[in-house]
Amino acid sequence: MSQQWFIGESHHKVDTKGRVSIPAAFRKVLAAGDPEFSEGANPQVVVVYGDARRDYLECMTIKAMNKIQRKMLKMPPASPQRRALQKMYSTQALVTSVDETGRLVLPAKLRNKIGISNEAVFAGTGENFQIWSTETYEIENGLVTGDDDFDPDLDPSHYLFGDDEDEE
Amino acid sequence: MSQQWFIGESHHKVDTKGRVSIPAAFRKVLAAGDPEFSEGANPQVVVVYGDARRDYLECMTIKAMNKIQRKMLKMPPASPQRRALQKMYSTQALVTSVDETGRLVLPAKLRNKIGISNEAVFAGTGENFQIWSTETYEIENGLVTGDDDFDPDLDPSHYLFGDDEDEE
DNA sequence: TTGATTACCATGATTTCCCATGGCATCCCT
DNA sequence: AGGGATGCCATGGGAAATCATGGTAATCAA
Repeated sequence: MSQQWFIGESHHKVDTKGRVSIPAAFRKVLAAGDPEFSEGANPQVVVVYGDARRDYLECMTIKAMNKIQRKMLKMPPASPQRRALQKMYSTQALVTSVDETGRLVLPAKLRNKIGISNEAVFAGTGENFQIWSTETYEIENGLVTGDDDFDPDLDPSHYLFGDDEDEE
Repeated sequence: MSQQWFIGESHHKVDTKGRVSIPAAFRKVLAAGDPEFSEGANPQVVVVYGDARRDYLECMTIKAMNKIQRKMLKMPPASPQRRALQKMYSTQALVTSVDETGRLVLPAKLRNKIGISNEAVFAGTGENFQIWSTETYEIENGLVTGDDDFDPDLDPSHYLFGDDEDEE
């Protein structure tokens, strides 16, 4: 297994048709996370766009999506929590696939939603990756909400301290 | 199997005869969920309209309907629960099929019930999909009932936290 | 017959597919 | 170490297929 996490950050052009290259490293993760994937074919991707609160696109593998769907099915059918999740992950989402040349097509609706003109940023977050408009990305990453329990000036690696399950 | 869930959201015109295009992605799911489906034919759909409490149409594949019918058969025959389910899923429902051009015909009765004038919204919810009138849909989605345990401002992904069945 | 339903045909717009190019990095040969 | 040659990667454009939608004709039911 080559790579199982989405790691890294990169900028890509978005053309007039909404086509945008997926970082090559991410494509491999997508292929590995697609149960239907066979050599030479094109892996599928799930793009979650959510409602107005989200100003980026959350992308994941089919396997990750399956896991979420299974979790939802275990929740009480009419609970507000389940409905909120269903709306976000089933309604406000899109299943598509990487094309022959390694690109993804973002429909105009999604491009407008997150304010992409002609360039996008891909940001790996481990299990998922995000797509941002370059402008939004640069603004959002500088101001971190003033949470009580959170010090923006502290090096994040501090949060890793303690409680190790040791493995490989 | 290309896709197993109804995922996505889209708007479609409803003409004077009640014809409305089904999103192409949904048609594939319907075909996959129709045991009688053969290449080149038209898949069947189940439309559950229910009673006055429902202001949208719930649609599903034949397979999903079979599953529901089997569940009902296991319930005590005269129980109020079974009767209520039967009324909804057997009486207040409609089995029809997608036409040659990928459309569904909604009888006037159903269009009136959910208040469709000339545009409908299709909303995937995973196992099923819903059909709404555009107006109702927009109203209904913005006000979420003020449940105690539920914060409409919280990003829904929080509800996924914890309790991982690992995995695959 | 008349209103309604179903089948058939037509068309513009979008989306998908296929081919082409330039850049950058790596490999290899001498 | 030069200097191709090779191959993947990002990006672009045009052709072809699909999709959404509208209209008209045929069929059916009462």
